Amino acid sequence: MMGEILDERSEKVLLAVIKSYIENPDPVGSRYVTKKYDFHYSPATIRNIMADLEDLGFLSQPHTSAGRVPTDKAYRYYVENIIDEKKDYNELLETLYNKIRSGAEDMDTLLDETSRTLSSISKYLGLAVSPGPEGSVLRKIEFVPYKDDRIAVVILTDEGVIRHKIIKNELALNPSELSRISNYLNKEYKGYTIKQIREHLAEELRRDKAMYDNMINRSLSLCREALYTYGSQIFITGLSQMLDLPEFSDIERIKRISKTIENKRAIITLIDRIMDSEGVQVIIGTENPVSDMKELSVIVSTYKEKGRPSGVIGIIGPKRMDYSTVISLVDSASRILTKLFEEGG
Amino acid sequence: MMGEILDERSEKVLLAVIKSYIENPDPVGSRYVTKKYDFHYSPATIRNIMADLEDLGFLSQPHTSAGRVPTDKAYRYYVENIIDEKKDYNELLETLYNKIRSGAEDMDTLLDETSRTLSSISKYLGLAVSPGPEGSVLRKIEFVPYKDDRIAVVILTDEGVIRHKIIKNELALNPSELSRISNYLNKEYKGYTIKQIREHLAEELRRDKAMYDNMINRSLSLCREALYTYGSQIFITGLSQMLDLPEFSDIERIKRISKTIENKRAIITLIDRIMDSEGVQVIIGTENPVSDMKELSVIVSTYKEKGRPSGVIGIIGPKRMDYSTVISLVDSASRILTKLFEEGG
DNA sequence: TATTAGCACTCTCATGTGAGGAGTGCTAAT
DNA sequence: ATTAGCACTCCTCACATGAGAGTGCTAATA
Repeated sequence: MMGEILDERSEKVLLAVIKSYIENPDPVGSRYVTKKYDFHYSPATIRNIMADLEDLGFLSQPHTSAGRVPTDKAYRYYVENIIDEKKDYNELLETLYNKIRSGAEDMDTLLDETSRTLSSISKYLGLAVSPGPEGSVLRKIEFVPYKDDRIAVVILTDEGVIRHKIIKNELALNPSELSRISNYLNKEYKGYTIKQIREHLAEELRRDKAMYDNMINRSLSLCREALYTYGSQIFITGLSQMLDLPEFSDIERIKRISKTIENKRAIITLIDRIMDSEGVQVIIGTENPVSDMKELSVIVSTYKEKGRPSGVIGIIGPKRMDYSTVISLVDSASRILTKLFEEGG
Repeated sequence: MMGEILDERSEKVLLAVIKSYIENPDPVGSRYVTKKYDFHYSPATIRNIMADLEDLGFLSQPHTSAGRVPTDKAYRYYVENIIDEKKDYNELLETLYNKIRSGAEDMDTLLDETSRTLSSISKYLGLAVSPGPEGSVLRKIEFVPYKDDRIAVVILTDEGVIRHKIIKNELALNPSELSRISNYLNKEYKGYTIKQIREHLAEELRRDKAMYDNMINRSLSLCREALYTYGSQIFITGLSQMLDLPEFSDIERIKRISKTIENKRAIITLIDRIMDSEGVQVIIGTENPVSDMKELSVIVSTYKEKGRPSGVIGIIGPKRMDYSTVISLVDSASRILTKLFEEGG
């Protein structure tokens, strides 16, 4: 991202604050930093440095006369510049491996297990999304007005499969608008694979970002969702475990989190961004486009099937997160999954 | 259950307390009862009646000088003796009906939708369990010690299907014990359908209830679980919605609930009892064998597939629940589902 | 010039107190 | 059998108070 670089001493202090805060979510004071990480500077000096870091946007104070807390920017800096240690998750690898080897588990079960494994190792939420209908070719798509505020999306593919999906008509599109969208899609995209269409739609959406509430743009969103949801399942596990973390002692926050989990639409939105890039992605707090998730961090990676990225696994947790561990974990898991699918699991 | 009958006046007071408490979870005082439900008695008289009801175990006081709160026994009495009104859920019926009619939804999606529907109508948790492998015939079953504290259960059926399932070895059975159990099951049950075996195991378990921590008994539990979990999926939805209820403003309670939801084992235990009987079942608070669910009520019903009960749908919510509505709702839903399957959905 | 000691200041949080209110149980009157 | 009256209990909430932690600033120090 932005290539801001701190001098060594500031970085050290920043690191100390982050580490301390990750260990224990209390605002970190200057005295504490000097003692715990024995700097050969006095608290006063540290205070000055911390004040500078605050000016730069790396730290913030919950209130005057409290210690400092890392900002999203701090975590980002941490992830980009400081993390290096790679943990070894061979054990995880083996467990998963055995699981698929030893029986005829279907993919859903496998992904569910993956999600549970990720969650139980990390103590955060495990996430796994099954592959969408990537490869199939669109023959016809139709949006049919349905009961109340819902739309039935009917998709015909070249495999002769008819699939349908009921989605909420949150944009309140009327029948003629719907049929206009159907026509547009059929004209434009017939004969392309779902994947190609999705990518193209994403492209168009990006280009027209400015006109956010433009009708066309919003209906493209709709299509994208229709194409994605169709066929892919989302597994999120480990809520009760995560609630034990001290930052979730706030009821309202818990409600928001559980809403997020149930809101598949939000997850889809997120996944869509992920699919474009390779490797482990880290999305910290407000970097997340989904408003419900701005107090969480998401670490995800795609896994490949038949050589192309097809689904996503990852972890959702608090921003105050042991990033180095979790990144290694997600990375290992996605590699293993890819490997399993290569061997024709 | 117990055929205790209250005189009309007491019953009326009890009903008033329950109704008031269901509407609003504050302890109900004598004055409030007289006013709101205009009895032609004074608060003092009501107080006497309430004191009697407390002696009988129908009401309880959070503390001296608070109003009264219904006990589980009160809800039970309410459900058995007072409820009569049947609400009409034709609308629900229609929605569900259209859903399965209009497309090639698989059963999992349908059950997921059912669960969501139940939850969104009731504002509580929706529950749906897919059919187990009722009809298939056991050819061979094997328990294999697995990593750490886990056991792999491998089941071969006459359809030539191999299925396996990893379960936790919570009873800490050692390999020789496991193989003893395998042998027992193979000898005893080879050639029977899974359903028959499950029923028989349930029978044995009931008979030996006294010896609860008897090894044999506990391993039978294990088998039963292995046979159930295999193939059936559990859908529970609507947590975030339910958290809006005032009784869930307690963090610890929320944690317990979310643990319950994730604990499929507990649900299975519960389902097993349900499968034996027909019609809507109401399990109130401490009546629930699952300890995690003693502060909740469960309203469930089986649905039939090919004429025999195969899966379960229902609602999980607080004890303070609008039982009459919810019972009608679950009843309708299960009938509809049964009908759908009859028509070969 | 960079660092540090000292100090006044701010804000939170835990604790205690006391008024107000709701509801009870009991007794005596109806 | 019912009810009015009343003393009593217990909870809740608002408010004050003090301790504690941490800051920013200034002036002294190396």
